[in-house]
Amino acid sequence: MKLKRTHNCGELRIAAKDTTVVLNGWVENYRDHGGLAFIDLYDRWGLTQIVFDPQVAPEAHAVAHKLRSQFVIAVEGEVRARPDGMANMSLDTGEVEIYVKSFELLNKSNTPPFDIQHSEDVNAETRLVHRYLDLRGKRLQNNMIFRSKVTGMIRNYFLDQDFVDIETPILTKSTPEGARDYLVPSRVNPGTFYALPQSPQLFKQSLMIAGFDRYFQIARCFRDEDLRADRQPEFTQVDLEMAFVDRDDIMGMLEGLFKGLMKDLFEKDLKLPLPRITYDDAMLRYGCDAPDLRFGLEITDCSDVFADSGFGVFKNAIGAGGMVRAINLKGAAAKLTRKDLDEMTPFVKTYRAKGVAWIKMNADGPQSPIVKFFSEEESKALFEKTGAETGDVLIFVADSEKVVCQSLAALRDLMGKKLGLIDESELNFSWVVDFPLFEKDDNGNPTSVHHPFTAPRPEDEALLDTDVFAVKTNAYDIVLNGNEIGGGSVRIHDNKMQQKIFTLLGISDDEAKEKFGFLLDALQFGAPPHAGLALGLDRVMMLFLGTDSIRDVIAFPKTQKATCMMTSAPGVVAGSQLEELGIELAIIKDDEE
RNA sequence: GGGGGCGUGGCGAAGCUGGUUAUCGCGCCGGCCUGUCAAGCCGGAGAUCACGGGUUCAAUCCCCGUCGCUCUCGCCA
Repeated sequence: MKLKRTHNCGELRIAAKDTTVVLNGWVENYRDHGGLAFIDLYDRWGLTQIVFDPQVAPEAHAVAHKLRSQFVIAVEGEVRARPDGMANMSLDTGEVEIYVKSFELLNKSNTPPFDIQHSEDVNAETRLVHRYLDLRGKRLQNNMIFRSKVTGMIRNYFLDQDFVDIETPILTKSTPEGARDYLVPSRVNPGTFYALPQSPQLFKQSLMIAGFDRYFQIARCFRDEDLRADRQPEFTQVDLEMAFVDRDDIMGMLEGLFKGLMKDLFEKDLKLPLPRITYDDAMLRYGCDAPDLRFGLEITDCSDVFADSGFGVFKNAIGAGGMVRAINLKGAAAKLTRKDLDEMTPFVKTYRAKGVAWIKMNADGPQSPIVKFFSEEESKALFEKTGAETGDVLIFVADSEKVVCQSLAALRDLMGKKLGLIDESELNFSWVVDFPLFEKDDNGNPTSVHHPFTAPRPEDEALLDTDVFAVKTNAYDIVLNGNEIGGGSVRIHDNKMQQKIFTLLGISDDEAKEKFGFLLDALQFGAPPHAGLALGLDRVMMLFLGTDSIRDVIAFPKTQKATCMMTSAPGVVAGSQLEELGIELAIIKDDEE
C-alpha cells in the first residue's frame, strides 16, 4: 500500500482543518449523488465522512461510484469543516469531512451476508459462520475492546498488589468429581489421556506450597457440560490465591478490585465492605445462594401456620417433611391479573413444583381459591407473619425444601422484573458466606458443595465425625445482580484433613493417591495456610455490558452444541491420526457404513 | 437425556381453514441525481418455502422423522 494512514477514522476534529491527512479503513456506506459522493469510512476507532468532489479530484471521483460496502481503501485528502448546518453531531468526527485528493483501493469485498452494523436480529448461524464480520460491527468491537480494557485493569490491580502472574498447564490430569473433562489423547503414551483443566485449582495450591504467595492468572478453563446463555465449554477465570491469609483477606482483596473497576469504568463509588449474607440466610430469604438484592420480595416460611391446616395440600406437604413458604408481592394486587397468577403454575412446573397458590388482598376481603380452607386463626397468623395488607398478593409453594426454594426463587426473579422493581442500571454486589462443606448427592452421600479442597471451619471440625452435613466452611461467593460471579474458600493445608475429606467423599485411598497423590505429598512439605478465589470473567463482562448472551463477550464462541460454526470444529480426523494415537472409534459415521 | 421457540430470495419479516404469478422492507444489479449521513427517484434480478417421508386430486401450510440455531430443566466439584 502506498497511502499509509496518518490518523485513524475516529480522531479528526475541527482543529485539524486545512491539513492533509491519509485515512485507511472500510467503507461502511456510500451515498453517491452523481456529482458529489460521500463515503463513510470506518475502523475500530470511529467513522469519518469522505467526500469525492469532481472539482477537487476528477480522477478519484470518476471511480468512486465503484466503491461498495466493506471495500478496504486508503484516502488522501484535505480536512475541511463541514458547511454551515451540515455538521453531524452524532459523530465524534462530525464537524469535519475529508475531501479526497487521491485514493487507493486496498481490497474489494463480497457483499456481506448481513448488515454488519445491525446484526442483532440476524440468525445466529449466519453471524457465527461469518464471525469475523459480526466482530467488525460496532457493538462487538466495543465489547471486545471493553473486555481488553477490563482485563488490563485487573492485571494492573493484582500486579500492583504484588501478585505474581503464573501460567499453569492446559494439558493436565483428569480428576474425579466435578464436571466432565475434555480429554486429549497422548501419542507418546498410547492409551492414556490428558484432561484440559476445569480450573487451575491444584496448580495454584501447589504454587502456594512453592512459596509464590500471591498468585494470579487470567486462565482458560474447560468443562464438557451442556451449554446455556451464560455458559461456554471454554471460559475464563480470574484465578488467585494467597498464603498466610484468612477469608477476610481474600474478600478485601476482591472488594478493592471491584471498587477500582466501578470507579474507573463507571465512575461509581462502591461502598465497602460489601453486604454479607450467610448461605442459610440466603436460602431461607431468597431461595437460592446467589440472590438478587436489587429488590425485596423476601420469602417467608409459613410452615408452622399450616402444620395442621384444613387445606390438605399445605398440610400434606408439611407432613411429608416439606414446607410451605410464601412471598408477599407488596402492592401487586392492582398489577397482576388472574391470568398472571394462573400462569405461575406452569412456570414453576419446570422446577417440579405442583402449583402456586395465591391470595389477592382486595379491599373487600381476600380473594383466593384456597383461603376458604383456612381457619380464622390460620388466616390471621398468616397475614401477620407475611405482613399482608390490602393491595398485596401472597403467593405460596408447598413442597420439599429444594422445590420450594427453587420455585420461589424463580418466581421472585420473575415478579421482580414484572413488577418493575429492578433498576437495570444498578450493579449490586454482595457476598454469600458460610457455605456448608457437603450436600447430599442423589444417594444421600456427601458431595462437596465447593470442591474437595475447601477447609471446614475450625470450630466445625469435630462435626466431621458426627454430623458431616452440619459442617460449615469459610467459603464465599461474590454475587452481582443475582449472578454468582466468583467463589473461593480457605483451603485445606493439612494432609490428614485432606485425606479425611477424601474418605468422607468416598474416594478410596488408592484413588486419592492416584488422582491427588502429588497434592497429599505436597501438603506434607510445609504447606502454608492459604485461600483464594476465582472470578468468572465472562459473566462479569456480561453484567458490566448488560448483555444476555455470553457469546457477546467472547470473540469466537461456540454454539449450544459446542461447535464452532466458523471453523467447523470439532471435526473428523484422518484415520492415520487415530492410528498414531492408538484409538479406534466405536461410532462409525453413517456415510461410511 | 427432557421441555419450549424458531427455520420462507443475501438479511429481516408476511402468507397458510391446503389451490397465490409466494407478498413487503432492506440489501444487490443498472440508470438518474452536487450536501448526503441507514440519502432520494426510476427500473431490474434474485426462492429446491431447512432436509426426508407421509396424508391428499393438490402441501410453504396438515402429520411423522431428521438436521441446525436458540431458551430452559437435569447437568455445570
